Amino acid sequence: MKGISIKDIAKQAGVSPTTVSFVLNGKAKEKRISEQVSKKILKLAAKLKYKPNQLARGLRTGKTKTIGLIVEDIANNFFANVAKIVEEEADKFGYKVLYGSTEDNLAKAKGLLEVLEYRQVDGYIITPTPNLDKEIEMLKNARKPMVLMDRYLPQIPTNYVMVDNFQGGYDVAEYLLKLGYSKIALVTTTSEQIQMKERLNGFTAAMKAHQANFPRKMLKKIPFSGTREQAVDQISDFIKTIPDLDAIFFATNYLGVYGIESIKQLGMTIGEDIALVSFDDHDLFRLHTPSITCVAQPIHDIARNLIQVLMNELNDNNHQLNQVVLPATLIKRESCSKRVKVVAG
Amino acid sequence: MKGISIKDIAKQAGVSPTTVSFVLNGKAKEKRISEQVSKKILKLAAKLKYKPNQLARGLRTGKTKTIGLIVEDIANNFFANVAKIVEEEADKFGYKVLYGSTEDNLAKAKGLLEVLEYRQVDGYIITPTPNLDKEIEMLKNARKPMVLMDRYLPQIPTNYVMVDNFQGGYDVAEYLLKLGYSKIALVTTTSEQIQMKERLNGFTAAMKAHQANFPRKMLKKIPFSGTREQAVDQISDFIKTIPDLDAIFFATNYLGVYGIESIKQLGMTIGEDIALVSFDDHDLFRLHTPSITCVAQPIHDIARNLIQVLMNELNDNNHQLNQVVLPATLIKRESCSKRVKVVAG
DNA sequence: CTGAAAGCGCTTACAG
DNA sequence: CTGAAAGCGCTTACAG
Repeated sequence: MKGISIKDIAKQAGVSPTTVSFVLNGKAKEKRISEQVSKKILKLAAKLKYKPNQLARGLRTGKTKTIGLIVEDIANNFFANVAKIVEEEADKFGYKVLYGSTEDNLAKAKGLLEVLEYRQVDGYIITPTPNLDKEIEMLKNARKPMVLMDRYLPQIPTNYVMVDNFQGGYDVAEYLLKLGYSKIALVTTTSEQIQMKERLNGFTAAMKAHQANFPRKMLKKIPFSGTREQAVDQISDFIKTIPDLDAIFFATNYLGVYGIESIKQLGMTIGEDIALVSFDDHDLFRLHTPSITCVAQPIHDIARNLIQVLMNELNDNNHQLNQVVLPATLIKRESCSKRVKVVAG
Repeated sequence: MKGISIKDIAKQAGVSPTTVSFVLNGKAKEKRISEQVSKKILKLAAKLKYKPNQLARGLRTGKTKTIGLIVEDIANNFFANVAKIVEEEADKFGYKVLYGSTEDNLAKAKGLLEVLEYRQVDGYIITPTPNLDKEIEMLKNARKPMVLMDRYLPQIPTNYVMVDNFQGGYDVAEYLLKLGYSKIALVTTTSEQIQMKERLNGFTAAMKAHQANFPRKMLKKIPFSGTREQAVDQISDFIKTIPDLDAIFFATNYLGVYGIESIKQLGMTIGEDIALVSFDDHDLFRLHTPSITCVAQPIHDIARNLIQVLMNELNDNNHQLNQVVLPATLIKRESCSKRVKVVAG
């Protein structure tokens, strides 16, 4: 299956490969190739269905027109949706996407970065795992086009595209308090990553602003590494320790899903016995009975901004940082509708 | 950022690039390179963190160690999960995955195939859209390593990995009939694709085998192309036309999700007013109240088989067809538990 | 046991 | 207005 090459066209057109290359790369004008020759070459290329060999081009130019996308888990709703749009947007600029999932595991992330370097991707979209600082620093020093997503590393100034996690957390607490809930728990991950911290910070800031109590025992952290069953059990156990609990906020989508499972397991009814809010939207949340209140991320905007920022880097080698923070949206549903009191003050 | 090349190592080791290449490609023995030289080169490569330039290698060998994965929709639960495992499995063999979503649209599929050819992927995993026959035929004739997933093209013998759709459909009908349901509707897509046909065929075969009625008006086909809202409305309208309907089977996951929405919209209660079964499993089905009975596909097995079959092709240029059909599993949940009668016979 | 040389298919600086 | 030539970093047939 040898494809047809620039040489073949050159031979048939009776010109040199150089001329063909110029014409095919749109440099006919610039290189002052005659209209005739130019047209002949273009026609021939179309007729022969010429497709430039990307490897050869890449070897010569050092560009592969490929970007690497590192997500936490491509099977997770949020990341799958972002990945899909990233791919579509990248395609508009002629870029293809190589992706991989870290499972939030440092070793996996390092492995993926190595493969992507090896593959000579032109740019990176990275969901950093904990302790990936050194690798990010290296990419940055090498001036590789790069943008972080979902979270960033506070010690290293880089491009990133994020949702406003603080505001998301704040809105949830405020909303629950206004509805009259007072014993509110928060379930998050053990990870110290900035996005989870900010959700917690926003939440506690709102509690404080409204003079609500949020003692340490109302906060539960679940490790990413465990199995689903373990996580569900841990959440169940946690809920049991707080007998008068009346609302619970899960700081990320999969924890929200686990939480629903835990509550079901305990024989409690969401919206009746306990109010529930989760970060991230999900079909499950929309269609659950009762439907689940959540903080939705603007997935399209996130993906579009990621590509936008990366393309800026790729083209201009723009050295101004682009740090995009997009608003989160509280979507009010039935899971918090038991008692609608107005709080004094 | 020029990487270090085989030449650099050769210079430092005081040997030729040829020797370095042999050693690094594990041909030291075969080419009878001395132990000493071999060791020196290996050490040097490790010390300099040599990474072969894949472009140059690919240009020379014609292999990119990349496979193309074409799915219907990477944001769909089923495909996202398969994609994740495909990527992990491919990685074990040193292959990376380029992916794209067709939205079941022929033009998009053609576009993706063109890009993948352009990118010189070594092999293809394809979820064919309708009317993709010509392109698949061409790949086949070009003897490109290829395996189809989720469906195949009956007119073209190719490798494929599928679930047993007929059996899945059969089991659902039989199960519902045994529970005592008799007015059972089926909602599928307008597509004439084999996987959807087989689910329908299995379903009708079971109905027939049990002398149950399945008139044409109990079958509804929804186009893939519409919006979610349109589909939900069409399903609602359909359900309304059959006043004594007592069970409904959705032949694919997203239709099942839409169906739940439709039924909710109509104010009916799943498991009480109507039994519901969907093809494919989903968090939503597992955690819905009531939980939703479904036909689960063996996602891990599917992904592993896909890579297995493709690797066979890639390595042996094995020309025997591999057509793998994996069993579907009926997962019984609460959505069909209203009346548990035993049918006579 | 090891090396010089050709060639994969492009792009581009240089020359005319 | 157009072309000859070098070179990107590998692999491999050929030679010794």
